[in-house]
Amino acid sequence: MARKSPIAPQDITIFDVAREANVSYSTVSRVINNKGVRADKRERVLRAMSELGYVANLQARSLAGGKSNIIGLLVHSLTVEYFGEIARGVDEELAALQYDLMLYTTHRRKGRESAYVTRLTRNLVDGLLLVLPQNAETYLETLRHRRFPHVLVDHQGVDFDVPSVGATNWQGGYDGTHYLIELGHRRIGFITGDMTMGCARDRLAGYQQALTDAGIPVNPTLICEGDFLQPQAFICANVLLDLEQPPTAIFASNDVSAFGAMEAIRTRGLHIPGDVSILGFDDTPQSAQVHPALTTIRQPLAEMGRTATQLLFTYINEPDAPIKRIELPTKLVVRQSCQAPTVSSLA
Amino acid sequence: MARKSPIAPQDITIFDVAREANVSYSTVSRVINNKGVRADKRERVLRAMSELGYVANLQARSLAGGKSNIIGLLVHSLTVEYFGEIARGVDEELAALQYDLMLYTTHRRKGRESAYVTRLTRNLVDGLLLVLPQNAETYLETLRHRRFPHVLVDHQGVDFDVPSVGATNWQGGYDGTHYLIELGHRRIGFITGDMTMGCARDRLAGYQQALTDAGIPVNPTLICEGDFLQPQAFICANVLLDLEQPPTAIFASNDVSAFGAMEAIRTRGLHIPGDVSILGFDDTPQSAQVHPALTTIRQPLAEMGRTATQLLFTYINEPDAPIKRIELPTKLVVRQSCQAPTVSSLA
DNA sequence: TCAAGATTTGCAAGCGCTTGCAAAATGAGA
DNA sequence: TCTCATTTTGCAAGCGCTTGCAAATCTTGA
Repeated sequence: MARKSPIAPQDITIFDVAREANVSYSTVSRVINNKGVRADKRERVLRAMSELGYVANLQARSLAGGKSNIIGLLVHSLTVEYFGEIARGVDEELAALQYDLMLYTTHRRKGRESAYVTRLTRNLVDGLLLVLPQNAETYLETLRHRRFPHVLVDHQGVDFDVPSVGATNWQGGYDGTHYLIELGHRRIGFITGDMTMGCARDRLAGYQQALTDAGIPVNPTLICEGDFLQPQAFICANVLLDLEQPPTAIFASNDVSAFGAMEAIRTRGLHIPGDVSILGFDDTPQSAQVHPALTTIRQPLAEMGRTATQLLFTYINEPDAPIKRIELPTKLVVRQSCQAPTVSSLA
Repeated sequence: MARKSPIAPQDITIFDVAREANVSYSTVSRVINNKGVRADKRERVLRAMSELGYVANLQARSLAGGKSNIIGLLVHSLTVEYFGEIARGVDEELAALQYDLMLYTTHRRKGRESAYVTRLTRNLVDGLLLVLPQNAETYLETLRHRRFPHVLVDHQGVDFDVPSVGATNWQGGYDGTHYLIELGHRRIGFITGDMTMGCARDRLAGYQQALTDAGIPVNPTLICEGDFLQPQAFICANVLLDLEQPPTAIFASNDVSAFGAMEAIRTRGLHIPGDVSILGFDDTPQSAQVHPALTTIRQPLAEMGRTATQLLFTYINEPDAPIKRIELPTKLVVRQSCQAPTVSSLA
């Protein structure tokens, strides 16, 4: 009696559906898997499934068919807005594909990623998304060798080809700097990201090239090494502002750094953008919520997540698809934190 | 030949281990599951497992044994630091328990949660953690009825008992207000959270009680309804600051709101805490990184995640354990955003 | 040393599904 | 209308594991 509660379609299997639809259980399976089944039977099966409230048992499908309909997502941390945005994109795409998401964070131990990779690829997931992976070399080789579907998000710097999705960091650095130059700035400070990462290096390179192209010499004292985090950016901004000839604009390598710089500026009683313009990078949700709203180089984070997921699925479906690196375009988002340098700021 | 690559311990099953250890496959299974096995055999099996690089197939275990060693985590959004922190706690605890985490975000569709719950509880996960669930009533009943292990994190307001972990929101509101009063503030503005949530109401109630206990009348004009988000808090702070008698301190119902208020204050050229003190709630990582560093009521978010996970496991292991609500203590974290009101601010 | 109980072990069945194979049903061409 | 090629269908096996049951082994006390 406790069995067939309408609230709990507990134990309904393909056999139940088959009986109800008056077909064999393999026909039900074929309907589920979209194999050739005559239209009328398919109808009957579908109806029976919904009437009974059938829900496939993923474990069983996976065990029998070798597909789990789960993909793994490896990130460092969830508390960083940046990761959250990417995860959001992944999640959206997955929902559309009827896949589930297994989440792993690795912020604790260093070697953890490797262990997870082994675990996951063994079974459990059909593919792996690695967001900004650290010491990836150790397991990337394994993944490739096993021909296990995987895509890196926002990663650069491995010497061999690896499927990945990123943004046009160099171009973003270039465009941002160019924008500042067009506004009339000549002394443009730059707070770098964590320079062990390719994206940080590319952004800096874009900045330098834009200056050069505009005939402005690259001044190393205007470049301060940050780490993508707020406290260090705060320090950097102070260093830049303490310069004998402080910059009239500061280009931070990510939004979080920009926030740090904004605080430093305001702590000194200076105004944004009146005294100093601030330009960020990322366009995390918060950047539109601060005051003044942050002008920034938009990295389509959620879309990167989505694109990476799609790419992953091409590998899941055709393991021999060529290794691709997709770069999504960055874009300048003008808000309120930049303006032409004022006479006083130039003084 | 491609088979037994040392890099890819692909198809090693308990049968392989059994052969290697010269025992029956069920003995291997028993070793894995910590059932009684004689010490020497257990030794042999363990050795064989590590030599062969055996990794259990979770799908199979789950299918056969009814346990998946996965728990589900349902959150709205990942981009909010708050959720990330809780997830971190969950994740840490899970890692220790050798469990995996299936992540579901529900920020898109409203009714999505219900659908997920059905899906998940069908098989797939052994338990469910629901963080700040919205229209929980719809499926909470189902979960309870099926006796499916679940714990809510930071939730209140359902009329029947439900296993949950939260923080002492009322006390936090009380303590924060008390602290401000002790500093000498009399006109203390309050920016509420989303008042549909129990935690927001409790914090407000704590604030009111603290005022009352101190003999300070509760002034409704000093209370402005926010929604836990930065833009609305910015607006609220401006409303409060526009008052004929503006507050000398503002207590925001979460850190994000506090950031919004800080911006509003600074946009007016006022200083924190010189002109206005700011007190937050949550103690998200960012609150220590802003300037001045935010004094706030710490909610042990990660620990709430950990505790909820532990509680969930008691239900997984003993389905009849009594329904508990655990409240973790909040704590005042003094940083730099509050001070005694100055003569000028009182003017 | 032996019997009786306690423990450990092995076998087989089965979890819910996919899929190769062969049989049945269908369609086309003559 | 009948045959042959084609599609659809059903059966059985098996994915890797857990677990009840009965047989084998060990332990203990007399």
